[in-house]
Amino acid sequence: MRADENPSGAAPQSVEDFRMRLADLGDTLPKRLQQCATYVAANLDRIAVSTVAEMAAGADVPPSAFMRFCQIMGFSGYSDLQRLFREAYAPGFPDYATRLANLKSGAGGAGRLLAEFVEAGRMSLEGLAKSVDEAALAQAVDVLSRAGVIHVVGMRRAFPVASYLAYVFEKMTVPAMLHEGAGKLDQRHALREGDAVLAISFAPYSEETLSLAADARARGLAVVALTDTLSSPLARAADAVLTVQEVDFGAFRSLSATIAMAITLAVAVGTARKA
Amino acid sequence: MRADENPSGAAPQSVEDFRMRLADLGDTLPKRLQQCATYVAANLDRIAVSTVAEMAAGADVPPSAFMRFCQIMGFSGYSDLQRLFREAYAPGFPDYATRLANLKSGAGGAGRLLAEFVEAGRMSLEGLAKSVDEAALAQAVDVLSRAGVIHVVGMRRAFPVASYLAYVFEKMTVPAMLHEGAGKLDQRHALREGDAVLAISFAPYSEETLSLAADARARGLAVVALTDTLSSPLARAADAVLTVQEVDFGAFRSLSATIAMAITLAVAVGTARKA
DNA sequence: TAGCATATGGAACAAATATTCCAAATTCAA
DNA sequence: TTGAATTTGGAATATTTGTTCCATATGCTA
Repeated sequence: MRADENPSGAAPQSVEDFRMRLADLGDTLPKRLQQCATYVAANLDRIAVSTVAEMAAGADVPPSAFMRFCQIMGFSGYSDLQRLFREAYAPGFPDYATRLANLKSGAGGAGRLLAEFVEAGRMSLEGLAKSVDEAALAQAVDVLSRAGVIHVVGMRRAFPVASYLAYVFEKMTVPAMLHEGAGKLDQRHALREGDAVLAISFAPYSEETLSLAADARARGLAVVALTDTLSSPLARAADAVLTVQEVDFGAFRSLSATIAMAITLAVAVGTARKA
Repeated sequence: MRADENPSGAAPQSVEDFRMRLADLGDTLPKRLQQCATYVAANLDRIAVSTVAEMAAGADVPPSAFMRFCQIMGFSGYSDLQRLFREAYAPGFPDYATRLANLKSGAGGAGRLLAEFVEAGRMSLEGLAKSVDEAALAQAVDVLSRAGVIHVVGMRRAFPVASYLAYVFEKMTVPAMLHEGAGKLDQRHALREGDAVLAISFAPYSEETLSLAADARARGLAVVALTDTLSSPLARAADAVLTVQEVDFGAFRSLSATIAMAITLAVAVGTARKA
């Protein structure tokens, strides 16, 4: 799309119009303008109080690209766009704390649940940042970056984490294999000399994961454990033990902290292997 | 009162401080400054989005009088005062992009990486709490709790989320089926009248997910989308669209907010179906 | 009312911000 | 690969906005 071409005439007259136009534009935009669109869609409430430079920085584009975006959207420039949002600004969008309080006190239902899970997630992340054992983390990274193939295993609640790790490893071109319990088809013959196992398990620990870790250990492979406590049965078979505590809400445990640990591990290993 | 005299030292640090200072000043102010105080008290919410000129016009005083008012209140000028209100409104804003740039140059091992991913996760959760569309969430819960079997589909980065949903649904005894792209074995014959599809996809959207959603839609099944923007191609085929933005760190995106949304959805649906 | 202190308005200046423009990079098609 | 068309980034410029300063006005006290 050429920058001097205004796809559908006049500028949006309301925030609603604006959102529709944004949706219409969809994915027809070149890269930088797409970044603007995405960032703006996620931060509509900041337009009224930010400068072009700030918005551009947020979208990670130069200011001039953001200006082009404004024009594509049908405005004469950023000031013009901003006027729309300043006029519409009824201090409607409250800040995080207020919003959370509203959600919690609200008539219940899903919004309330969400507030609780968000809060639990934040607390888990905070706890992780405070309690991380950096030595163990460094050791885990070291072990995994020397390995041939990394075998990732996790069942039940740990399976999403395992599959996420497999995905990130793949993106970073680290040789990795996801072991699924599916069909109880044992994939452990794929373990070779020099490989490593990254095992993820939380109480109640799944038998398959424990046995794969123990097996690998017995055959002299390195094992890294991602688990809930140092006294976990998984810890016994491991060369490096990473622990993550999730704050639970009701009977449910989310995965915020575990996922954060997982991506850290994957990125650190990926980086180390390239060096 | 002399204009160069600052009645009680430092500038207010919060909107609450500000109001108290305003009240303290009471009616000890000269006429023009009193006008400012009155107008400001009645229009606190406009400060963030107005220029001095506009505020001054509102208070019916010249801009210079308004500037004096700002200084009497303990600020260095209008910009200083305005910053208080802009920050109160969008806390923690300044500014992730800048920090990222700093980080890239700085050293630091895995511990540092972890801190960044934790921070990104926290910001994502905050963003979710602020931007959640409660109506869409309620609708999604409604649709899914009426469905026969819930078909969960997600590839690549969305796959961990899909598998997590399948796990939680199972724990709550909600009939659900996880569609894996694996082996390209098409499982869509499992879709039956009265079922619903819960599709998860982020840019770049995976073809399989889109086509399954479109297919289900064409056959009259309900579709709920969990995606990154309202303009996502997935949104077009859906009866309810939930959007979640993850703050990225470098080239990497975690899943904190997405997982929080997923567990909320699963628990809300599970609860609704039991009622 | 004279003399002084304070308040006021506006014009001049400074700083921040928006906007344009164009050379260089990139992408796409032949 | 070459050339045409588009996209991109940044430097130059224009505009808006914030801030200071001071001559004048106002109100108070003696």
